[in-house]
Amino acid sequence: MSYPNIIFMGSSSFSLEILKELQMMPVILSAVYTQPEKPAGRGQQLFKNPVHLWAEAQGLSVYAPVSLRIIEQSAFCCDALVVAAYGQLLPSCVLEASRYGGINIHASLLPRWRGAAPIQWALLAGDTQTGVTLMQMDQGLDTGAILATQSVAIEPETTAGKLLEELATAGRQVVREHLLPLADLASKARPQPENGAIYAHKITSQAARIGWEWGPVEISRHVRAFNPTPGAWFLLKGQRIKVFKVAIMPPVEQAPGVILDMWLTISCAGGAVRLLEVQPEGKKRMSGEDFLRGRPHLIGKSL
RNA sequence: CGCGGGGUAGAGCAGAGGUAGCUCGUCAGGCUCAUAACCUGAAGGUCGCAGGUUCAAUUCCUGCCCCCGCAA
Repeated sequence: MSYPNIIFMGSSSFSLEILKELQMMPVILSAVYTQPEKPAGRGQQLFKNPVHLWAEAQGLSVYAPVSLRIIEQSAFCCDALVVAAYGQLLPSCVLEASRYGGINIHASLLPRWRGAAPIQWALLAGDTQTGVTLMQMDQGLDTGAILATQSVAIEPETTAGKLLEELATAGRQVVREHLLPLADLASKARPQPENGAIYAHKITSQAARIGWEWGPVEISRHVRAFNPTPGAWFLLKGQRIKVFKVAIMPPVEQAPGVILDMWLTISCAGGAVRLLEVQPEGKKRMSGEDFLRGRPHLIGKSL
């Protein structure tokens, strides 16, 4: 009786949780593939992603190729390729090199929110439930047959950061309970319904900008979807102010975008929101109240 | 050397080569039916660290530490 030979591919903190789970399972992790280190942060220093760092520390074989296409197909010979937020589409020749193909853990209940940013989009859309899907990979983007799912409720206060943690936990559970034995996967596979397929395209920091012409609920979702990164924001005198937490307030007779009181309550379409936690450029996070202490003249002004 | 902002009172911000200031908060007292109101008073700061220039540096110069935004 021998353990199945598995190659892992992943690059994010979500991926790392899955990798940690795999390491506790009766499998052989013969290689870890991840995105190459790249210049990041102040000073443009090279940074390795969390999967890279952890896998190295564990003494696993880590590869961070710019592209999988430049690698010999034989390198991917294994029993299964387990993929979680790797960051690159896998060429079909890579998928075909493993005995049971590619198994992906995706952070949504497919076919809803296929693609790069399922967590943010679930929050933006106001979904009350999301989850993780274990799926058989095919050539499309998150279009393969579903093997197992685990749902996670989205509470009214849930932020992207918190949801990511919860989904990682759910992801570990799904992998633990459904990945093995590999030989049984084929019988579990059920094709995704085409009905309800939506793509969750990448989020840019531009998209994280708040519009005061939106309703309070919409603004609240927006802030939670981009907390902690990249951070919802608005412009004040040319300076970017990030917003990490808001509370919905009763409607007021005011045009949208006016600072109403000393607690940084701002009018918006059909209501108002109080900015409970903000961060100006070059400053630490602070309460809306603290923010206004140094700028009392702003009360009553329009943004 | 990717670009940039910053470290001054509990908080947020000014400031200028020579008594360190503003708003808020805090504490004490007063007024008020009431307060996120108002009045009076008080406490609270080695101006990030180390050098240098100077009669004099928190301010100018240099180095360092720390925090943060963009971009990727």
